[in-house]
Amino acid sequence: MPAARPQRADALRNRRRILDAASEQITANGPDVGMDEIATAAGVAVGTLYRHFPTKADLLSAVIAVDIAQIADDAEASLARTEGGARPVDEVVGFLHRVADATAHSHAVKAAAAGLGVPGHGDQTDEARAAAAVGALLAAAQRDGDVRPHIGVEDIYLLMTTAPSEHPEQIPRWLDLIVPGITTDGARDRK
Amino acid sequence: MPAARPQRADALRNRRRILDAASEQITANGPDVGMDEIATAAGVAVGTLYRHFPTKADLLSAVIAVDIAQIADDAEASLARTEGGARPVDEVVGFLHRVADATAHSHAVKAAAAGLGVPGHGDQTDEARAAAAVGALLAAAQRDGDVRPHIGVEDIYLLMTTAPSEHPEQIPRWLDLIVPGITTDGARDRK
Amino acid sequence: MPAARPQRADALRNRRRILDAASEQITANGPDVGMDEIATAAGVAVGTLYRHFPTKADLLSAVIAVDIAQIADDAEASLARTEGGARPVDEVVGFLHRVADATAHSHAVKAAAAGLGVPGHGDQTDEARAAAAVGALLAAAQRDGDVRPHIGVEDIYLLMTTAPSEHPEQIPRWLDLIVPGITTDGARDRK
Amino acid sequence: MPAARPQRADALRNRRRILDAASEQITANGPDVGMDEIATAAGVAVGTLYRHFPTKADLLSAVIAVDIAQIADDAEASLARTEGGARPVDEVVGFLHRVADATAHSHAVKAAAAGLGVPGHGDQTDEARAAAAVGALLAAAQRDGDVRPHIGVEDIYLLMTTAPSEHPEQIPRWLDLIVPGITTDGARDRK
DNA sequence: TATGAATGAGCGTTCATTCAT
DNA sequence: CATGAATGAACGCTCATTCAT
Repeated sequence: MPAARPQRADALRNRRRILDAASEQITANGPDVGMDEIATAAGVAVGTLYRHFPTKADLLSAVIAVDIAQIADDAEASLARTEGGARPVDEVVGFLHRVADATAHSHAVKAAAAGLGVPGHGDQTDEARAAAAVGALLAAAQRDGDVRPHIGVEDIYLLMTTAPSEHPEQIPRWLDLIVPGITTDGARDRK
Repeated sequence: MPAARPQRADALRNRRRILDAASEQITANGPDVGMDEIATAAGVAVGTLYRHFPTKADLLSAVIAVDIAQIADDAEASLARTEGGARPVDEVVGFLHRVADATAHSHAVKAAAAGLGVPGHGDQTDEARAAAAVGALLAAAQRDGDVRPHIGVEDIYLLMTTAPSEHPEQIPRWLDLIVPGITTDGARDRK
Repeated sequence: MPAARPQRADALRNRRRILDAASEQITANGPDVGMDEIATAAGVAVGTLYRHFPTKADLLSAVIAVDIAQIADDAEASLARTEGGARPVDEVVGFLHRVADATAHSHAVKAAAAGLGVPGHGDQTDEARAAAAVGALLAAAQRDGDVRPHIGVEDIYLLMTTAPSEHPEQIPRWLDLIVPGITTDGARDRK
Repeated sequence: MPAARPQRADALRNRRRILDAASEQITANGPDVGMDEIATAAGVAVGTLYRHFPTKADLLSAVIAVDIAQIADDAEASLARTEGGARPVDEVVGFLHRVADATAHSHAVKAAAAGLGVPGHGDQTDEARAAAAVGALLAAAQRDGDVRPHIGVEDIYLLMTTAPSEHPEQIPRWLDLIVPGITTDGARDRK
């Protein structure tokens, strides 16, 4: 099967370039960057940007969706690692750590989404994947007696969304403060 | 000319009215309210607003400074209560609770919390008052063995800044997750 | 290569589809419809549309030309009817009536009417057909003493152009006001 | 009373300049002229234009209101002339003539108003003034037996709005065609 | 030849800031 | 010192037209 969907390749590449540029620009200059600036950064004209994302809100949603997919991937990888022998608590904490770092590079996007009345922000299947993996991770760690009972996926989400993403240098300290709320005293002794 | 600077009085009153109006408007509609709207709400013309605060950033800083003063007042009141017999840990936690609630009701307060400890934001004396009171509170609680050693004022500030102010209904749960990072296991047993 | 230019047939069919779609869209939504919308309605891509009509103005002209042809057909049919015994005045008035109604249902027809007699608009042969038929109709009616002398084809065009097409409900009244300017007093008595 | 409302003078002058410029530009280039172009033609910045007219539709309405006021003035002046001995029919016809000429300089504006969903387009009192004066004029002419019975103000309006304003050179001929629909045969004989 | 993605000037509108009164 | 009119850059978005495939 040689030539399938010509042109499409270019368009797809542009779409990706726009998404990347948008993510970068928003991280660097906040969610109020102009569409023109994003377009310029992506190396396309505004019209092209609007062909791919009819509204600024749509573009923001798409950027967020990418981040959510990455978070889901990370959670699933963490879960896979526990099957290879890793301690579930460590994976929970590691996951939180990596996500906190990631939000430092895209928190502005979330703020933008909240401020723009974005509808469903992000792909539901990715959200579900993330929830499933994190849930399994928590359950395993709780079975080990390392994570407090009653801690659920929403708690992890709550912490993720409150990471000090505007001040990445504070993230390690923040993690130190946050982790005891999730883990049991025993988990720390055992370590 | 006998009268003692009647102008000054007017100007001061205008300044206060503008600050109040700005605080209200920002709380209600976010920090993107127009300067005209703030001026109208304050019952003055834009020009007057600009006489008192040369740029919007200046006005915002001033609003934040007011909130910082209130936070300092709260911290000092907490400290005073410990002198009346209240347990220092409880005051630390109560202080966190009240500030978190306040940030949920005011974009400006959130910004104020974020500005604490950042040079250039807010009035230095108020910042110093807040830092002194919170520091004394922590030291007392640590003397009781109720707050972990190594927890400092900046840690409290860091947590304040990351309260889920956009989702006030999550604040109680957030406090549950956060408090174990500050207090010792003993503090909870003792309670 | 036996087949006789199959391309030509396709192209012609596309041309017709575009014209129909353009006419429909313009009638429904005014002449400000986007080229993309017309293309979509015609079931072709914009590029194809532009291959047939290099500019929007060209497309509009073509649509108008179609309407002019229809007007010419109507005028010729009216003339034919007089040969079958119909009174020429009645046919003149009937023609005016039908064209006025048509302009009310189509922005394009209105433009077509306005373009009649203006050099450069529409197909010259259709214009000539319309002019010939309306002229013959007028001459016959004048021979009957039913249409004022000195009334010419341009007068009929002028009236057609000024029909209240935006307010179709006013067209009957407008015709009542307009007809006496064309017909003689005698024509009315005789009726 | 020396200094009453300073500044106001400037603002009023700007308002007038904007109105004039808008009328000119719309007449010259159609109702789709950009707001920037109107502002430039008026010698102000866009912001000033928007201070006076919050919306393009508002500006258009205002331009139309001016025209309506002028029409009302004309109608009242015509009526006054009949009290000085002028023949009512002549005034009716003269009025139509002048209004037709005027619409040639502002018809575009009316089209714009229709196309923009302008709410009440124009001042109601001016509309009422015009209707009263034209009504009185018609009644007087009908008493003279010079204007057909059953002709009402709405008929005059209908004709006014259908004047060939895009082709001012055709207005005289159009009037010749239109007038017999209003006047009686007697009026023409008597003249 | 048909496609549809890309272009970019232009639009109506907003808003922090300046300045004549 | 207060007023509020004026400024003009910037914004999100549209659309006739071009061009690579």
